[in-house]
This record gives sequence, C-alpha cells and structure tokens, in this order.
Amino acid sequence: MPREVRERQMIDAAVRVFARCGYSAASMDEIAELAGASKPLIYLYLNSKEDLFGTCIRREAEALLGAVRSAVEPHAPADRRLWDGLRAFFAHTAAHPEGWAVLSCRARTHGEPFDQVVARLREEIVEVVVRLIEEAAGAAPGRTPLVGREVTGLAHALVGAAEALAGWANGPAGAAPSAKETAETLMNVAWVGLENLVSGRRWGVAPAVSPAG
Amino acid sequence: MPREVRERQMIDAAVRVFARCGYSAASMDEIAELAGASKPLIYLYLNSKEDLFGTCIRREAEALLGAVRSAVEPHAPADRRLWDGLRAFFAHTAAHPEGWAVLSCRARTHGEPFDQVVARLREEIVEVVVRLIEEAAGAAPGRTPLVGREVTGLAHALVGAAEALAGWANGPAGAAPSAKETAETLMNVAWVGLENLVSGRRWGVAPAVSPAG
Amino acid sequence: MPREVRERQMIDAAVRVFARCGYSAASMDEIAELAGASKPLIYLYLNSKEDLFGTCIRREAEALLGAVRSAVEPHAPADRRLWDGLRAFFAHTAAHPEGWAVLSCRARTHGEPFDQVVARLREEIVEVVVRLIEEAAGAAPGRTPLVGREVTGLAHALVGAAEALAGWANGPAGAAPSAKETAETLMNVAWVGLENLVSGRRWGVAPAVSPAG
Amino acid sequence: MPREVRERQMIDAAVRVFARCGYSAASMDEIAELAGASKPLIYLYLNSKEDLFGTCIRREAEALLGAVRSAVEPHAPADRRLWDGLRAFFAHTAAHPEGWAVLSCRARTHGEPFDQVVARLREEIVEVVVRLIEEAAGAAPGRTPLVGREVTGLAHALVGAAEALAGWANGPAGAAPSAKETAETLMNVAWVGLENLVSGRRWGVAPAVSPAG
DNA sequence: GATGAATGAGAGTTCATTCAT
DNA sequence: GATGAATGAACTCTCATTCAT
Repeated sequence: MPREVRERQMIDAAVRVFARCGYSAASMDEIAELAGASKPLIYLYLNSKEDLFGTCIRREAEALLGAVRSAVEPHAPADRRLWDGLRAFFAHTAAHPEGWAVLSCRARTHGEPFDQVVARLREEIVEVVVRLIEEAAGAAPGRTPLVGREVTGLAHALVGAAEALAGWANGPAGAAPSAKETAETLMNVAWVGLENLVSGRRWGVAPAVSPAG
Repeated sequence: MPREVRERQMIDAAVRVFARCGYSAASMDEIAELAGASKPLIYLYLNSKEDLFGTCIRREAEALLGAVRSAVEPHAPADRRLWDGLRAFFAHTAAHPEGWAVLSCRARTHGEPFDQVVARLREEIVEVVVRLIEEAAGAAPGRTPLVGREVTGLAHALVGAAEALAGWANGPAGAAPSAKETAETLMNVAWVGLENLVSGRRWGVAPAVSPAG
Repeated sequence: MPREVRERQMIDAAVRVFARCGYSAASMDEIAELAGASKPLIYLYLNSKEDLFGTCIRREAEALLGAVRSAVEPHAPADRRLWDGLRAFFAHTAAHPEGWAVLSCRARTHGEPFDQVVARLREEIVEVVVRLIEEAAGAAPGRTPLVGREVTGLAHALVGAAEALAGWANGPAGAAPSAKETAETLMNVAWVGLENLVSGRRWGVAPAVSPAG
Repeated sequence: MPREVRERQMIDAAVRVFARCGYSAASMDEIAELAGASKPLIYLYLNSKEDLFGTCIRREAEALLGAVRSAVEPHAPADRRLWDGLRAFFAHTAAHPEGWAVLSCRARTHGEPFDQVVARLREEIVEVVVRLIEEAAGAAPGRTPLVGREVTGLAHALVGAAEALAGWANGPAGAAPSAKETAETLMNVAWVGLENLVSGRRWGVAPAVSPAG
C-alpha cells in the first residue's frame, strides 16, 4: 500500500478521534486501530501526536478555505460573493462535521501552536469579510464611513454568527436546516442590517434612561 | 481555614487551570498547587476531577446568567432589554475571561454530562432572545410573520455573534474594544437588520446568476 | 461515655470490618464510622491500625481459648475432655463467626507479628490435644508407643479437621450442622481411629504395588 | 523475549508476592520488579491486579488438582486411591508452598470472585472424598449406613486435616515431616477410624455426666 | 516497509495519620 | 474528651514513544 494512501487513512482516523475526544483524551492506540496501521508506522510517517494534530488541523483548514474560495467568483458583486461564500461554508461544515469539530473546538483547546493556526484561519476569513463590508459600504451612495474597528467587529460578528449556525445545523436535533436556508437567514439579517448601517441608520439608546457604565 | 473559603479557592484555581489547558490536559497537581492546598483535600471536598469540572461549569454558568438577568429590567421594551443584556454579557465575559473560556470552549470539549450543561445554558439564552425577537416582530406596524425556525436561526446567529465578539474582545491584545462598544456594534447591525426583516425587506439572490446547489 | 465502653465498641467494629475485608483492605474510616466515633479518638485509644488489629486478635483468641477452657473439667477422662472441648470450640466459633474469621483467615494473611499470635494460639491448642492423645495412648492396655512427631501430626490433623468443620458449619448453605452434631462426627472418626492406632492397628499399603517416591 | 515466557515469569512473581503479603498488601511495583519487567507490560499482558490474582489462583488450583488426579489410578481400591491422592497432595503442597499459601489463605481473604474459585476447588475435592468414603462404607461386610450429612462432614474433616498437615509441613522450620510420613499419619487415623465407624463402633458420651446443651 | 515487545513518566485516587481547637 | 481540617506517601493504571527484528 503506497505511503500516500496510508497517510491519508491515518489522518482520517486521527480527525475522527480528535473530533470525538479532543486532543489530550485521544489515544494513539485508538487512532492506530481505526487507521488499521501499527503505531510505529504512524510515528514513522507523522512523527508525533502533536505533529499529527497539526497536520489534521492544517488539512481541514485548507479544505474548508478551499471550498469557500472556489465557490466565490472574484469579480461578482460583494453581496453575491458573501452569499456564495456563506453557502459553501455551511455546505462544507455540514459535509465534514468531524473536520469542523476539530477546527472549531478541539484546536482552540490545545494551546500555543494550534490555536495560532486556527486563529490565523479565522483572521483570514475575517479579513475577507472586512473587505466585503468595506466594498459594500463604499458602494452605498450616501455612505457613512465606518471606523476600522467597527468594521472588524462586524466581520467578527458575522463570522461568529456563521459558526454558531454551522454548529446549530450540525446539532443533535432533527430540525437541522439546510445549508441554503441557513445561509439565507444569515444573509437576510446581516446584509440588510449592514446596508442600513452604512446608510446611517443606527440603533440609539432611549435617551431617558442613562446606561450605567 | 473554614471549608467554604477553601472550596472557593479550589474552584477558582480549577477554573483557571481548566481554562488554560482544557479538561484532560489539566492536572490535579497543578490545580492543588495553585489553590494552595493538598490534593487529598481537594478530593475530600470536591470528590473527583469530573465533579470538580462540573462544579466549575455550573458556577460560571450561573454567574454569567445571573449577571445578564440582573441587568435586564423585565418591563423595559424589547430593544432596551436586548441592549442591556448584551452589555452585561460583554462586561461579564470581559471581567471573567477564564470562566468564559471554560464555558465557551472547554466544556464543549468533554463529552456527555458537561456539554449538556453548556448546551442547556445556550438554549436558555437562545430562548430569551427568541422571545425578544418575536416581541420586536410583533411590535412592528406592518409586520411580516417570521416562521419559527427562522426566528430560532436568527437567535442562534445573534448569540453566536455575541460569543464571537466576546472571544474577540478577550483576544490576544491591545485592540480589545470595551463592552459598550462591542454591544453597540452588534446592536446596530442586528437590531436594525431585524427591524427591516420583519418589515419585509429581504435580501434576494440576483436572478441572473444561478447559484450552484 | 466511659472509655472502656467506647473502646469495646471500637474493637467490635474493627473485628467486623477486618473479618469482612482483611487487614489491608479495611479502612480506618469505615471502622470509625461503624464504631460511631471519630478517627482521632480511635488513634488516641488504640494507637495505630496495627495495634488495633493486634488487639482484635488477642481479644478474640482469648475469648475462644477461654470458652474452650472453661468447658473442660481438668479431672475428667481424656475422651470426655476432648469431647467437651470440641463442643465448646464449635459452639463459640458458630456464635462469633467474625471473630473466628479474623483468627482463622485474616490474621494469617498479615505477616510477622500477627501470624505469630495466631500460631501461638494454635500451638497452645495443639499441645493440649497432644497431651490428651498421649494420655489416651498411655491408658490403652497393650499400647504401642507413638513417636513424638506422629502425635504432633495427629494433633495438627485433629485441630485442622475441627477448623474445617467450623468453617463448614459457618458456611453459606442452610445445611449447617449444629455444634453437637459436628463434634460427634469428628469425635467418632478421630477417637475411634486413635484408639485403634494406639492398639497397633494401622493401615498398610498393599505390598504388590510399589508407591513411587 | 517471547510473550509466553514473560507471562509465566510474571505469574510466578505474582504468586510469590501474593503468598507473602496477601492480595491488598501486594503492590504491583513489587511484582513487576520481581518479575524483571516493567509495570505497563504486566498490565498489557495480564490486564489488572484482580485479573492477575485470578490467573494465579486458577493456575495453582489446576496444578494442584492435576498433580492429585494424575497420581490416582481410577480403578484402584478406595483406600489405595485415598493414599495416593494424599501423598500427591502433600508432595505438591510441599513442593509449591507459595502456590499453596495463595490457595489456602490469600484467596479466601479477597471476596466474591476468588473465594468462589477456591470454594469450588475445595468442593470438588470434598466430593471426591465423599465418593471414596461411600465406596469404603459400601465395601465393609456388616456395614452401618452413614447418613449423607455425616459423610460430608467426614470428608470436610479429612480435607481440613490434610490442609492443616500441609500447613504444618510447610511450617517455620526443621521438624517438617516428609510427604510420605504426613500421609501415613493421616491415613492411619482416618482410614482405620473410618473402618470402625462403618462397622458400627462409635464413641459415646459416658452416660453419667450430662453434657450441657 | 512493518511490527511485537517494552518502558519512563505521570495521571487520578485513597489511606493512615496528625494537628489546632 | 472530642473533632474538623489537613497531608505525605503510595497505590493502580495509562500513555506517548522507541527499539530489535
């Protein structure tokens, strides 16, 4: 059996086990058994548990990013790009729940080298969204400039909302909505809210009550 | 030293260590050392590692829920209540980043009994938000009825956005926005978007391009 | 509550727990709880786990020996004395199964100081039996002298048989025979066998078959 | 080193340590050191302390039973079979004192699963002896029928006597008799006593003295 | 290339034992 | 006289990791 195939089987197994148990609780024995290979072979190919985990994270991150990227046409209008990206995101996370679990939970649980990888993935996505928002804001006729931090905050909120929806869609209940539905829900509230925002409409605190702090 | 005080010190230490390392990677030795007590005493008071973890989760969940609840006036209008709740949420998670880390990451990482607790906490919050949205939707004059699942989806998105913003605010360094700022950002995009949504404005796919899938 | 009473309660509890679990598996916590006293008090009165165990053994050994002794009239004929002693032995072990369990099993399980105590108890009993046998042998008219070691062996066999019968009588099944019955069975086979033995009748290997070794 | 050899070394060591200290007081560290292997290897091969103990008991029980069985010719007369069995029993227990210690003391000290095994072993032996006695009783010309419980009692007494003699022979020092001697002693008192018993001679209480109870 | 055999290090947990009050 | 509070030491057991073959 060629090395490449073996290696993929190992990583597949590792993703499964890491997704189910988390990094520390996962055991190399279990991974080896699930991969149908002996432990020394795993160490020969993948070096160590940490390296194996890193490999899993990178592979899943790239797969997710690739799925989103290849779904977006670079010259389409901003809203269209967001829409396509969201759909691809929801479709991919629904199709690879274990990979998504590793990325969204397990990786952030095991300090330094790994949360960095995930954080960078997230930052990359956030930056894309930031550019989308800026473009949308710029395109609006009587636009109100948004301060940089506000845009970044919006992008984080949007990404977080998407992650939460992905988690909800992957959740236990039978009511799991489709990727399209999920994307629509998010698009409706976010994009419309965003349009209003850049056109100057904001929510204001009722002046009578003074907010403490 | 009276038992109650000791116990709190232990739980404090445990929350710190669990937040930093996750459940499995956390060691009772480290917790004991940080708590300034011996391991047998921890076992005498808190029974086992799992029980200790459960105690941490419950305490932090209740503290967070309590902070949000006591910040919201039950008879205020819906937007006001959301605003106050969000501010309290961001303030509390910013003030107790370790508790928030345990709740948002670690607890979901360690199967069955604990993710249930956190899932219930989240469901509780989602339900509150669902009621807020329904109220807001009902209050709008020319309102469009939202289907139940869409409302739930919106609530999940809102909660997810809030969680992401809390994570961002607790993030590595400098650029951390204040609770007020964060709440404003979210409120602006969500509430305004919501108002438009219930008044019938939606985002639609540009018909020319056929979305794949 | 006077010290003596407390102490007896503690030893009672200890005998119970030691009988059930053995020395090492018994926990001072359990003993303390069963005795209705706090652990420091036990240590104040009985010094240590080993001391407590020794106290238990000595008390039970003396109780058993006392019961047997006070049942035997010193000037009665040998067979009568054996008979009375056996009956008392079976009666006492049946009435105090926990004490007997401690003596017969637990004490031999926990090296050096304790098996000595039990061994001495056994030796004491064996010696008594030896004297009985010698007396019986001397009283027989055409007696065959028994070598010393053979007598000791017989005594050990008799004591062992008695112990086994005591264990059987204390056993789980409902068929447990009474002390009298048990004593009769043993008396019948042992005494009658003994009488024949000292009168010269012995069992001999059939000469045709040569026993290996 | 092949697994089988290692395993036997481990069990040998375990029997030694269990015999010396009893189940609970034995430490896996000590067993591992004596076996010349590391603890993890022991756990890999023998699973757990309890399993290891069970394995020891079963092995020793089978060895003892096998030694006795293969020494007895099935078609020899009853007394001959008893004689051969006793000699094999004493020879084996003398040759394997540690195995005998585990069977006769330690196993009965550690509840449920193990005392069952030993109890079954003992019952098996008792049954064999019961059949021998019945055969001997049936062969006697003017035989007196023995009630079932009396036979069982006799068998228990005989087995107990044998066990006690084995213990005595394994005892502290010098005076240890040979297997042949021991077997002769027991055979003489038991078989001759038994013959008389079945021919009607019994020991009776002297009528003048009334036994209490 | 692939594996059975083996382990150092460290995990959670429990216990007999002792102060300060 | 009696106890709640506290611990050092030792236990069973597991894991990531590496040879010799």
